Amino acid sequence: MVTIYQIAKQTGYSAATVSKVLNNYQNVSLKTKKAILEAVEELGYLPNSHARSLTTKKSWIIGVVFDESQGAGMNHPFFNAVIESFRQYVDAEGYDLLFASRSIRNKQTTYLDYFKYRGVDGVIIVCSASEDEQVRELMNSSLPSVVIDLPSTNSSVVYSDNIRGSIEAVQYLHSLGHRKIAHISGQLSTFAGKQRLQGYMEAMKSFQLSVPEEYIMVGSFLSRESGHIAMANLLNVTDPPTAVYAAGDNLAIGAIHAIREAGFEVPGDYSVIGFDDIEVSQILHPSLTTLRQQTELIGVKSGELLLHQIHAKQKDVKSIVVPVELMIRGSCRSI
Amino acid sequence: MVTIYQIAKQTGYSAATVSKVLNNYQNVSLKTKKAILEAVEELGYLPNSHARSLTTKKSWIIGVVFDESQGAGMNHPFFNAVIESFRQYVDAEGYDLLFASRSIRNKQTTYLDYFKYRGVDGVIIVCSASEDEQVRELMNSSLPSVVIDLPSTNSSVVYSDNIRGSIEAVQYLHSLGHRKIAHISGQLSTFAGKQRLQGYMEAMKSFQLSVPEEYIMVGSFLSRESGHIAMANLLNVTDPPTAVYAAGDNLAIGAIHAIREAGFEVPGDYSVIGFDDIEVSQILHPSLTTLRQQTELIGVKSGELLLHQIHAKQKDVKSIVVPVELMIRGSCRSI
DNA sequence: CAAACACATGAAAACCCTTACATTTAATTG
DNA sequence: CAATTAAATGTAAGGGTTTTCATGTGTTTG
Repeated sequence: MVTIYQIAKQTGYSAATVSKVLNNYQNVSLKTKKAILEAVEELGYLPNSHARSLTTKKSWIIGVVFDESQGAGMNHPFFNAVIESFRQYVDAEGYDLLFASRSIRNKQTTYLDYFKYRGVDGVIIVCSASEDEQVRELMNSSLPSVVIDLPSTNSSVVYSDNIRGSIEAVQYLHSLGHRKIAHISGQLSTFAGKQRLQGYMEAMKSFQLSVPEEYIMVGSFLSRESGHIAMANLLNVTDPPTAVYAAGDNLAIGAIHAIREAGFEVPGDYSVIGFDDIEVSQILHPSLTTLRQQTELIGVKSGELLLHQIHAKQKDVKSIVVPVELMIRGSCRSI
Repeated sequence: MVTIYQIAKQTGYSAATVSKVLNNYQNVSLKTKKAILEAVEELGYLPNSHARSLTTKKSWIIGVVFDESQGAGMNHPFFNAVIESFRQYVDAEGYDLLFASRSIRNKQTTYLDYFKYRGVDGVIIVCSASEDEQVRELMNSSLPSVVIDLPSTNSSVVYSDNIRGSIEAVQYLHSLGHRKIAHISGQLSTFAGKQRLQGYMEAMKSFQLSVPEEYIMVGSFLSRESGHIAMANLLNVTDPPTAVYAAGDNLAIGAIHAIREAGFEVPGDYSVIGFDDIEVSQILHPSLTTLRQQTELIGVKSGELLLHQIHAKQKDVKSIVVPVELMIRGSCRSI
């Protein structure tokens, strides 16, 4: 491995001067700069990030926590899209992404310890299970952080305007003439799940629509199966709804299956609206009317929030709420 | 930051001894071990990975190259599933994943230089564009590597048995009575695209079925749109096929759309078979008959191949071909 | 009981880089 | 031309760890 000293030796300058050239210090003559750069080229010198980070205490690495409690890891479509957008943003600024394990050299640790060990400059948490103690510890630490889809007063956060989205969903169904509108929620252990339910309740109330207890079914975001089950139940209540607002596209898709299975049609017999706008939503038959989460924007905003903290060398606790967009497609019909 | 020296000071031992305790050396008495471990606990000591890697030349980091030429980044469903499985495997062995940028401190570099700079222990390349000069350079380097879906005699590789899969696809359609079978290929710049086309040709030949030139349409794996266009063309040839083997599920989905758009039905009028078994394939109507790539197995095998090289401290060039599975669903019908 | 040994510990160098400060050299000023 | 200032370069310490080798202590052996 060729080091700064070999460059120094070859050119006759000191290691310090070489370092200065490499780091674009101003007080170095053009002549020496040229000579050193030539030697760098000739010997194929590359800096060593470990040595660099050791002295500078800056790693140019951002840690990533993916929620694994839901078992999706990198396959989670929403978080995935967000993280890709985030990656592109921070990459342009020179930062790389390190995916956390919870072990140091095979020894179990916490996220926080792990990231301290790795010396990351900040972390992004894409994780929907708010009760995770380790995640909370991370958010509360002094490490710059940004969290997707979780509320916190101890960390910067970015999330979609779930409540507004729910209201728009109900409003839209209402505008189509629906009055009996049920809700299939996401896990109520998640922030998004709770907020979307809350928005639904508010909207129903504002229209003075009644919400029979059995109109609210609890599902699980990633599971089409739970949407299926929820809808099957909804079809069996004494006074079934004419429209269903599902808190996630997967739930909506499951619901549509259940409706079909029962011999009904979407949107003929039941209107269904989702949330997320995952990729498949457009290609389904009928295509899914849904509330689009602006994953790209969420990623970029998260990047801004995090890099700002890193550059200011100070943790910050802003929050950004990103608007959602109603995507009108084929799964709802006026009554 | 609490260091090894503070532990040393607190306990009265030397830094060397502390280090030995931390690294489970045998020649250290139980008494001192206990004392040191207590101090570690008390002071909340954490090792510093940069310092450690600097001396040991081992980072416990695996670099990841995602093919960005296709613009999907982390959203690519196939690669994504593979990398998640890979991550789980190597995580269990104590390795973390670093996603590469192509810049060092904002200066443009090659992948290889970047990874050398970061001092990664090995790399995994999930990338389908075989012409990328930088990727080639990386594969040919002495850095342990494993590549998904690319052939190479200079790197370990793992890929699905594309040829066999194509043959099974054609065989299956043949067994249903189809004789006029077209192919919508992936990019022929990709290994998978080429192989699947080759397998199709071989199979057609073995059944002594003719392949009119216009039965082969070139598409692009990630693009449903190109499947759509390809199929639209196929519908307009003088003697249209009765079945289509698409080299990717997205292509198949696009094709199905085109068929519907033209007023026909799947599988009623045309049978369509895909490749990949991406998540949506099951939930489409009709559900898509396809060749399943065993993403999880591919990830695990890649992990094995790479870690073996890392542990042996020697680059190795094995290849593993993972079988595919025919998933019979609803998009094909006998004639 | 001296000699040989095993065992536990420590001193110090090495890993590669950055940076505050000192020093030298060149340029400017009165 | 001496004196002051600015610019260029070098010295050396420091960052946190590992590891080789030496040293010291206690144990076994002949």
